[in-house]
Amino acid sequence: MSGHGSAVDRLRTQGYRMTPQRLSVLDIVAGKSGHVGADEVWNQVKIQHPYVDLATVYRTLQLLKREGVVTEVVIGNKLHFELTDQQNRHHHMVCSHCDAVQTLSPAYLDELNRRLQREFGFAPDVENFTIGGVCSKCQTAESE
Amino acid sequence: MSGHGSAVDRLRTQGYRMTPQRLSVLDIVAGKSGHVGADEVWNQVKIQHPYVDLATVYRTLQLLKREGVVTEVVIGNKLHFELTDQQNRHHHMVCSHCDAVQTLSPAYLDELNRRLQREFGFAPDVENFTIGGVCSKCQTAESE
DNA sequence: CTCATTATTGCAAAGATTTGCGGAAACCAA
DNA sequence: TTGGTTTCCGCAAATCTTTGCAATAATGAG
Ligand SMILES: [Mn+2]
Ligand SMILES: [Mn+2]
Ligand SMILES: [Zn+2]
Ligand SMILES: [Zn+2]
Repeated sequence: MSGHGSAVDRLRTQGYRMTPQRLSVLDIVAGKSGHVGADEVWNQVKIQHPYVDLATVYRTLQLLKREGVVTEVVIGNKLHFELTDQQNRHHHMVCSHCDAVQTLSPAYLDELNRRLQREFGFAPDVENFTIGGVCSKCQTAESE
Repeated sequence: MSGHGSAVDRLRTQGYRMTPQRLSVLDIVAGKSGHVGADEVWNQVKIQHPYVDLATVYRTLQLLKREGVVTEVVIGNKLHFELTDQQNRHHHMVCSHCDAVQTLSPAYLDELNRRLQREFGFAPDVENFTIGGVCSKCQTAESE
């Protein structure tokens, strides 16, 4: 068991109905170690529940994201997801040239986070924070 | 004239062909004071050049973004653009509840920018940086 | 000005994600 | 268990953006 049983309880408590579709999507994402594309989640879900629609997968992933159960990472121009792990919180840097993803410790966003909150009353969604740019490899390759 | 003549020269120097389509897209974005949606750009372009395709508008906007002439802002789930103004550089905070956009002085990103560059060799695309979150109004409305 | 080269465009289609709607199923109270 | 209420789902279509390809047009050389 991947430790997402508590998430199920939390969702149920919030009044959400735990359907096979939702449980399956959650299982798939929780079972993967890295970032999973929406289409890959769908393909895996269909193995056990062939009738499930892609729209349901998207709706479920958005729901899980809203509830903080999964984290969204925008890679290239596709949405990816991973189980939110409180013990290993991190943000993402994504290279727009090669789509490589590097993780970023939350400490790097602490100050920005606090300043936006205090000076503007704005609550940034740091959990799903992804910053785009060019990785070091691609910068090197570029300057030739 | 909205001061984007120099941009045209720069693009030409880079080897880009200045077609009526490109000039028109640039004129439209430069003529607006705020953030313009891709579809709005297209509608304006079509007034003078009815044959122009939406794909061309998207391709041109991406080109102008790559060259730093325009800045991209993701609002809701649509792409918006504005003329990059070196005299008034700023980033964006977008509320995921009401789509309100607040601007952010570049100073807020300086430290993060430098740390990512120095510690990871990662060059973040700060020019097109947009951070999502919940604005103060929506936070207040939420807690009721 | 004319021509050849090559970037750019329009068109059509693909891709990715979201949304409206009516029927299906989860949940809870009885 | 059963039935009623309300959420959720499959389906189909819409929406937004990107892409492949053949035809067109911008540019620079002669
Ligand atoms: Mn991650
Ligand atoms: Mn702006
Ligand atoms: Zn890279
Ligand atoms: Zn708001």
